[in-house]
Amino acid sequence: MTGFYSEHSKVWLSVDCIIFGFDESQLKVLIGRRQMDPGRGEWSLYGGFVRSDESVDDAAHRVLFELTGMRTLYMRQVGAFGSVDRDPGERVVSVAYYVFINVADYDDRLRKEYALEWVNLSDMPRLYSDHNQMVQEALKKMRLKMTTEPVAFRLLPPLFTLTQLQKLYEAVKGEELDKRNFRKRVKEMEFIEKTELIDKTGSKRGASLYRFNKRLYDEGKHFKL
Amino acid sequence: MTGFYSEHSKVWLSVDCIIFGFDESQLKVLIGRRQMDPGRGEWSLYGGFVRSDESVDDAAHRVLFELTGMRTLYMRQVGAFGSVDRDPGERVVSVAYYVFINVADYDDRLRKEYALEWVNLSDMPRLYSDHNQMVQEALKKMRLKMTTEPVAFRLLPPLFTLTQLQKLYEAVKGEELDKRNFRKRVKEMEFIEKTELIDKTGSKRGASLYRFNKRLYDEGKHFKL
DNA sequence: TCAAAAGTGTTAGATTTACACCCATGA
DNA sequence: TCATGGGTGTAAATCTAACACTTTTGA
Repeated sequence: MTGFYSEHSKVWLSVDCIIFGFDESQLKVLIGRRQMDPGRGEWSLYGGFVRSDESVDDAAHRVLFELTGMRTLYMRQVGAFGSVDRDPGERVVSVAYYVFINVADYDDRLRKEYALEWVNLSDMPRLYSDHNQMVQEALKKMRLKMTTEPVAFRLLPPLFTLTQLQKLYEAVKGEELDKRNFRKRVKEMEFIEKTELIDKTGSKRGASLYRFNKRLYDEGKHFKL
Repeated sequence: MTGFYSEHSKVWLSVDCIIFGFDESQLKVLIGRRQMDPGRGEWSLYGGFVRSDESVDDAAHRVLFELTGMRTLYMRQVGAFGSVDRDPGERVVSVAYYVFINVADYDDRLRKEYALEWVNLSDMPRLYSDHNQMVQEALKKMRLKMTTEPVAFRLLPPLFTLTQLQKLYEAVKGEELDKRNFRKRVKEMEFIEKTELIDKTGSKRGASLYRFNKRLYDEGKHFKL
């Protein structure tokens, strides 16, 4: 091959996914035991190599589709991790992505098939290579996004109660929130629509179910939580 | 070589730098004419390939040192740009970094030697490959950083007037700011120290020079502008 | 009937914004 | 002496934070 850049060296490029889920009141990350050498058996994020015929973003989508069977996940880049020795085997640069999934949509058989576990942030074990650092940076970025753009709904079912939404924000911010102030702010955002439906699973009285109306949001509403 | 990952393909990895400078009242970016094929002669960010014995961050530092002779620039990652066809020649993934330099510290002979130009954001030409997109994303990130952390001082001389600082924030935010409110907020941040020195170049009366005191800042002060 | 979660407003304090004049100096 | 940029305070409006009781219903 007589390419333009042949005097320069190439690297392996991988993607690693920080998969966030929310369950009841805890923010969780999906991790598994590494299936290949080096590092076989260590706790690790799920990842894969970027192929020559796909963009880096596409590689992350492909890897996530393999894992979850889901195609339209909310996914954002955390950044490139490129220390020389970050991978004990070879020179591999990795681009980390964080992903939001609604845990209820995720087929638990797939989780078991890949031997993955949902772990609370507070219980995060030591992970392979620099994956703990990736998780920390992903957290920083997702916290900012969550308070700044209407993406929380990707971690919840299509219909959710305000208590669920509040619990999610409490988990993300790591602090308790005032119920009345929280609801006041939600009420100001018309794109968080109250439906006629009632959820009776969480209480005897039942709580109204809400949904996110993207069309209304796109009409130029402001988000802040 | 009997490596672990040999069945996967490798890519070229480069870094590209969005070099921000500030001059009087304009935020500028340093760009040049591309010196190699493909794309020779097109306006382009300055960049280089990542070597096998250096981290991606180190590659960016090296490239910047080549260009500016400066070693301790403020530099942050924008992200990885990885479309398959982003480079018309070969598969190259690039990690973009934005950088702040104090224009006065930058040897203008070096600028000329590399045939680089400071261009205002509003006059940005069409750049090689996806470099315009890199600039846009860098801007978004630097704006957030500037209003959130005390990094403005990297774009200014060690001693600066409040008018200079305000002009810089006006350029970054793209709006005029109220002088009294701006100064009130600066005064609340003790780590922006007034010195005894007076700058007479900008006015007849002369303006007090200020400096950023990192030690004071690290003692847990809050920044917001 | 009572336990458990849902739902609802007001007020004080803090923050933000708008706004106009005097000062010091060199030309 | 005057043109130029440097420097200063107050008041109204808005936003934020703290706070407690009533409702509904299944067990």
